[in-house]
Amino acid sequence: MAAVTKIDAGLTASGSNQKKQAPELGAVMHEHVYNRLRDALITGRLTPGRALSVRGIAAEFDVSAMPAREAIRQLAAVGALEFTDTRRVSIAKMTAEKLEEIKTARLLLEPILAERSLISVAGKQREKRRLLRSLEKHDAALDAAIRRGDVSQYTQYNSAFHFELYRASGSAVLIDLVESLWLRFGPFMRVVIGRLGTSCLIDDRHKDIMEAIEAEDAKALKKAVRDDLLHGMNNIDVAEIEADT
Amino acid sequence: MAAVTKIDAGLTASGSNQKKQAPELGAVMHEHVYNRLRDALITGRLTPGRALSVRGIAAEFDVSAMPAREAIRQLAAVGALEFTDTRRVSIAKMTAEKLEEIKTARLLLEPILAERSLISVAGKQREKRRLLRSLEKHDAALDAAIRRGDVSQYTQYNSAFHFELYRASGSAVLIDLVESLWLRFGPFMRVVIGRLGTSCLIDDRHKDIMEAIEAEDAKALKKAVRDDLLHGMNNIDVAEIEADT
DNA sequence: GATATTTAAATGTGATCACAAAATAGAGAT
DNA sequence: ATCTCTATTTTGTGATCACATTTAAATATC
Repeated sequence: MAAVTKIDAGLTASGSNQKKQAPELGAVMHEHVYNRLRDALITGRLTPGRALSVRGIAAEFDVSAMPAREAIRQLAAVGALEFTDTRRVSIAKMTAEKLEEIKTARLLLEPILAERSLISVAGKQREKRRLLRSLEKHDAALDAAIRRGDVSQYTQYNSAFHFELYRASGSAVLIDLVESLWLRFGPFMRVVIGRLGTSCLIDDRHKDIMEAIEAEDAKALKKAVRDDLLHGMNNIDVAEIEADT
Repeated sequence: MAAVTKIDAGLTASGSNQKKQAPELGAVMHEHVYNRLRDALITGRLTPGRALSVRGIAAEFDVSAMPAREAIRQLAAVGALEFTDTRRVSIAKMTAEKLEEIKTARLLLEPILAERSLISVAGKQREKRRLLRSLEKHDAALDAAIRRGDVSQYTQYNSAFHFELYRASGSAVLIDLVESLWLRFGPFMRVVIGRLGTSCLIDDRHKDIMEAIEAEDAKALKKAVRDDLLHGMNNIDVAEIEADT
């Protein structure tokens, strides 16, 4: 079998041997495939440049070609996958220009999304508590993953932390845009972390974010989110990117 | 035949009787279907709430179900189409919240995209001239469409004007995001214009945009783009939206 | 041993079929 | 006319096949 089709190691959660995962309740097969692939992309289990194929994905998830095709096309539509000149599909590679665009867009959208979430929970003690508790849970798991050096778990909980925060805003459109950005950035993020090690991650601004929510300080929250993004993206050496692509 | 499937009038360019359109060079059938549907959405030829179906689209474009399925799924992935609870697909309806989100995101992204375009042509007289000439051409055609009261042509040239401007930036990611926003907004825009008439459109800021590019004044350009968007979106009565959905 | 050429395998695309669920239409009763 | 229940049609989904093209492997050539 060709190497490009065998992506088992990339799709299975790191350290886990379970190949199958029960489909979500009420989800059809192509949605199941889509969700698993999306998670694999956001957490960086699929490395940039890796080639995918309809039949490869189908075999991976033990389905026919149809659900695999639909999932792949959907992911390509949001920019997570890209097509070669011969319509073969692969994880998009990163370029310095693209990275700069993603950074710009994230800095524009994510602080606002956080602010909207704060607005929607401000004053409502129950909801605010629930959100903060959830964020703290993700942050604790995230810190533990950093200490263990588990990159996969870290990315998982980091995205969970951020999207838990953003979802509280109820701003579906903006979240869609941001998710598209994370899908483009995820595979590359993993490469960066893999090189620098998880130690570079400990100094995030999640505590500041939670404190700002607690204090209902929108300005501080926006700054904390902004700083968190910058912290995550600024130690990326553009030269390394170019060398890698 | 059920009414929901018959979308002929919506997909054919207004005033035109030609049903077939030659596929783009090198494009496969599902890309052809996607492009035609995307244009129909951006120019508002498909009204919000309208139900689509795989077989209906397939019949419309004289292809089998496969290309129709792929095109529909791709458009749903970027938010242009939405699924009902029973996985039937339809043109998304507008809500006040969604409209506000789209407006926010457009105001964040489009002025910056315009500024980037200016930066990329600033100083380069040839490229600047070419861009301005192209913009003037679209703007003239747009004005003519307004005077004729031709909503379809107007939306066509208006999107052409904006994306011609944005494409000059070379910022593919940001353009993707903005295109997603236009796809969500297009069908609804048509409804609004249809009610207010094209007369409300003449007062756009396209001349200001072109003058700012000519003068290479980034600040003025951002303001002109911002004002243009606000002009296009501010005369929308939220109450009407709610009544419509 | 490196390079060109041929052969085999893999891949994207389009078409068609089957099936269950859902929407629609129609008949009948009130 | 209005509602209810049934029958028909429509629809999304998944599976499978065929075909042309591309990629990878194997073989031959120098």
